[in-house]
Amino acid sequence: MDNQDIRKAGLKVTLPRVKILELLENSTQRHVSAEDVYKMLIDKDEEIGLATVYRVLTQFEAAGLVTRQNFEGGYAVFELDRGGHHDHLVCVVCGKVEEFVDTTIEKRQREIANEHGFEMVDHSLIIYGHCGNPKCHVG
Amino acid sequence: MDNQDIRKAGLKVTLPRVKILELLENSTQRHVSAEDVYKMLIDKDEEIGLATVYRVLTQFEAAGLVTRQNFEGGYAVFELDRGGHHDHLVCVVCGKVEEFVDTTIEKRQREIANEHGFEMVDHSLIIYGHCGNPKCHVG
DNA sequence: AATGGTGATGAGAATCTTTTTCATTACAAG
DNA sequence: CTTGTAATGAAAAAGATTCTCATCACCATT
Ligand SMILES: [Zn+2]
Ligand SMILES: [Zn+2]
Ligand SMILES: [Zn+2]
Ligand SMILES: [Zn+2]
Repeated sequence: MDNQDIRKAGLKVTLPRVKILELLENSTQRHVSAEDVYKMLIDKDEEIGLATVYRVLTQFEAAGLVTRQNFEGGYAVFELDRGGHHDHLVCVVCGKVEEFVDTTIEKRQREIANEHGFEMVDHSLIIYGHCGNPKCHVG
Repeated sequence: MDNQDIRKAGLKVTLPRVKILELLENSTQRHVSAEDVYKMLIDKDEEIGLATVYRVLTQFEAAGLVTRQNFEGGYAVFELDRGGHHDHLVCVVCGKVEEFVDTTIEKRQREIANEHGFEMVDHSLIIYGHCGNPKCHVG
């Protein structure tokens, strides 16, 4: 993941793009909103406009560098696409996110699409639950 | 599905609530946005404000009468919860929506949650693809 | 049937996220 | 360096949803 990836995407290597890619690589949070990215950049004294953050994230998504997720909450979160596809497990109390891949489910999805005459191109699977943290349990 | 359901939800039986429930029952589209509901009501000369549509749909959701789905597009769609849970298959070209239930996937999801120390309370599975319609195929 | 309390409604303002506009700036090819 | 074009920032606009608040309607009680 470096400037070559930006070039390969047919995009000029500009400061905002480099900084945003860097940030996605180094951030402790794997899943960040556009607003998160914007604020993190401000904290690093990088004066990059919010509109540019949105533009760049959308371009990175189109280039396959980044994945956009629509968790609940009315806003999108982005994550660097480190090779493998995966799905998400989200704690409805604390918001903790874990990732997983399950070949059984992946295979069944394709089969189901075919059974319905569809050709699958993508999917979104999010499991909501209470995580292991005692504070996140009811009762 | 009738006024008793509204009462059971702890809500007063009012004209907007009755009309919206009726509409959800009789609509040919099972998956409608708040805006859709609002416009359909206007077409029927029911003067119900958009804010009320949002309020009522949210209340119906809390009461378990209605399910809210976040397909792609930045807005929510609602559907009457006719008994069973199901997941969705959405055509990325024409927007056609089909529903399905797969016991294999349902079971695996619960297992995956447990393997990660989560207790599943809900999930969202949307398969995106090209439907059977020739117009919706690439190449 | 009239009354009153509480919850519900409608209109518009407000909020929140994301996109667009447009004048200015910065890549990168020559 | 010069220069064409793509990229940027600020602000406005757009789109979806929620909030505010004055008014209204349901419904239990007279
Ligand atoms: Zn938790
Ligand atoms: Zn992830
Ligand atoms: Zn399911
Ligand atoms: Zn459905």
